[in-house]
Amino acid sequence: MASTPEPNPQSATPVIVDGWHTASIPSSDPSGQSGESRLLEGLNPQQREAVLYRGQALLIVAGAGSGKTSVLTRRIASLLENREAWPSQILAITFTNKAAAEMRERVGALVGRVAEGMWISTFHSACVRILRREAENFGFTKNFTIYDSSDSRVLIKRIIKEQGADVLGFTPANVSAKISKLKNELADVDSYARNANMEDPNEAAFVQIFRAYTRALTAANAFDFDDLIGQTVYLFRAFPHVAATYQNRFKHVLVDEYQDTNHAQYSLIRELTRPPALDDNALITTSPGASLTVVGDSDQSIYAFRGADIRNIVEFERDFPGAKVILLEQNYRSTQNILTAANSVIANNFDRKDKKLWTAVGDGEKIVGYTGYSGHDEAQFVADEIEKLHREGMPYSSIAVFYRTNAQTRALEEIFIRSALPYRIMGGTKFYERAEIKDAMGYLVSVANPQDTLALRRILNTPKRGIGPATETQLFRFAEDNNLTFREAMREAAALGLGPKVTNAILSLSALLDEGAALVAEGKVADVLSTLVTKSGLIESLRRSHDPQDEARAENIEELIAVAREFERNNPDGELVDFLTEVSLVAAADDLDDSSGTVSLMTLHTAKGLEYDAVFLTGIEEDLLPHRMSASEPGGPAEERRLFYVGITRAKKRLFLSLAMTRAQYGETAVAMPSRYLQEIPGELIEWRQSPGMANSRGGTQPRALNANRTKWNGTDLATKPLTEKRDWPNRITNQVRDNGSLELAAGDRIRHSDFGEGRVQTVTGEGAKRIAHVQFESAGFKKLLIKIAPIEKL
DNA sequence: ATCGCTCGGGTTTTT
DNA sequence: CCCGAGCGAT
Repeated sequence: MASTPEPNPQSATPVIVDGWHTASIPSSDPSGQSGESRLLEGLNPQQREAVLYRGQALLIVAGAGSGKTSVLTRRIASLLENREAWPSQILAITFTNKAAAEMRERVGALVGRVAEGMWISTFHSACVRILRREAENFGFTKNFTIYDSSDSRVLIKRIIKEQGADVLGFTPANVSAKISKLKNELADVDSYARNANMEDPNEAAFVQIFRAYTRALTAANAFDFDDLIGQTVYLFRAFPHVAATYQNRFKHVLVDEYQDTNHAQYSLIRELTRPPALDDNALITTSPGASLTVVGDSDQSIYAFRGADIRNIVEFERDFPGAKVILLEQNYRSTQNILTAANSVIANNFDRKDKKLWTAVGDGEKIVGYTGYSGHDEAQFVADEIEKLHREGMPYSSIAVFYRTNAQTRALEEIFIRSALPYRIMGGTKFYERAEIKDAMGYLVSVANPQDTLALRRILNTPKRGIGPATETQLFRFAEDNNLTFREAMREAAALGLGPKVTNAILSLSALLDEGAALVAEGKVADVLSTLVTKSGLIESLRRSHDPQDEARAENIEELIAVAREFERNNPDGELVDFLTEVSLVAAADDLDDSSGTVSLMTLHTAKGLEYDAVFLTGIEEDLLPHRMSASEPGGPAEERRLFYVGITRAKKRLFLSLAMTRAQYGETAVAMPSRYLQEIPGELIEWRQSPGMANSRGGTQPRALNANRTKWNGTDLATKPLTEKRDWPNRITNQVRDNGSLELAAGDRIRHSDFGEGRVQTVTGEGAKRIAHVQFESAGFKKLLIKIAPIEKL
């Protein structure tokens, strides 16, 4: 059914009408024709169709790099320009906040400021927005807290301990994984308990834990990540009039990365696109429900572990009868060599619709392969090649290094620092996950949501104020016995008969939180935060500490205050809860800044949706890719292959595949085998600088860094060594903190480097701790070294 | 209540 | 290897 081009008159608020005048539509052309041809400019026939098709359901199968973002943004622009929808009637769901920001910007570039009225956000952000507005319908308040996975785990840990379930083998990790999985399937305690075999003591115990966890969340006025989606679905189903508000509002729902939606997200989309019910009998409807556009590629589904259900996209046509399907196969990103490699790899996944990416840009350069002796050797190769690319004119910001596990960053980082290579790690140990940041946030959360016992207990004795576990338990009991919240119990601390010192500590913390709450009314988030971390002594205690790391922690808190100020600037009307939401929902890829001028390091998962001129895929080894943990899981190896595919297809011009013969893990060194996926790439596409075979045999060419060390283990063939023996690698990075701060180097000096051997300094650049020596080594070639920490000595 | 020591276990990926 | 839990000393 084709939708009729009629803007809903009720939605025409003056603000939006104003917006229309600023849009770049020729006012003499109400049909929008000339605007339309502009929107279709440069698109291929399939892309055009995807922009123009009108109907209830559209699936755009978009291969990697096929220009889906262009299609999506132009489709939205076309809806707006033809006045088929007001901005407020459009809901676009993206995978990350960064993607949302980019889409908003690109739609804005096409149609002007009207774009601001649209909802373009992630599933989680959209649900928070709805929940904040509607929370009061079902026992929450609008200032609820969002628990991240570590918050959930702390809570679950406490519950397991209280119930003595640890002896049954329950751990916070496995319980929270199981609960998350259930919530992604929209199960709750009751529905789970109905089907559970309660004879089984393990099952019964789990149900108890799940129930206690659910109660604790409700009591704390908190949602965990999975609840954000699940509870929104529940809200819509339980309160049809609430659902109707949104069903009436959104006429067009667009979902990106549809292959990675889980059942809860799928259900949310179903609810949103359902025709609104006029009454509770749901018999009479006023409109056909929102039209749905989904974009995805089942070959890029990499989140099954998080409940993503590939069937959502595979069975789209069955779910939405009459749905239109459009395939985008032409790739505008990569060279043909890269695409052929990607196609060959993914073809090994059976049970998929065949899809072949092609490009008109030509073969391009060959893929480069390298096998290092160790993870550090591999990292050195990556660093050297990046330097080479950079000297040839490629900016650091268009280069990225991907890896399967976060643990792999360590070796890369050490080498990059030594090589004075500017880099940024996306995700990993995230800023907001640092203990001191969580502590500081704990104060803010305690002020925003006084019901949040978890936050209160976190800050109760941080910094140390003499309130130990015994006192904490007493307070907790007192609250339970008198039917008070933990926060209220703190105010009544005098009634507990504790020592004067402890009582005083509790009361003054309580008073500080009240002071913070009073400040919130003035709307200055950063001031509230700054007051709390100062008057609580949190910052002071870190500054006074003897631990040298604590100084950095104090600076991190200062940084958080700066983030809050930045938030105030960007959101003049932003409230405390908005700041808390923003902090809770940042994704690994969100803080990506293309203008940073640095190389980006990230996991393969984080890399999805991004593109770079040059891409390094590291650790292409068995047990890493495919990861050991995935090998036994059904569908595991196929998903790992898709992950490899995603990595390959991020590259525009150059692709480097590297692996190591041995890899350090947990301090042990283990032998690594080349990944099975490597063989799936046609051999002629890869130019091996040092192949797995060469690295094993003696006397093969030994390029770069290895020459320098070779003498030290000359004659010991790696293959003859017992595999399990622990050995010191000559180019292993020692953990000791080196400080060459006082070393003076000048052009012409000769130096010796522990890995690269002897060389001559050509120039020295930079100042103080950042002085960099540019050195020509006799056998290892040219290198840049950070003088302060490089393992070098002057000769 | 707090500090410092030892021991054991552990991350595959993330909103 | 690195972190947290658990324990004994202050």
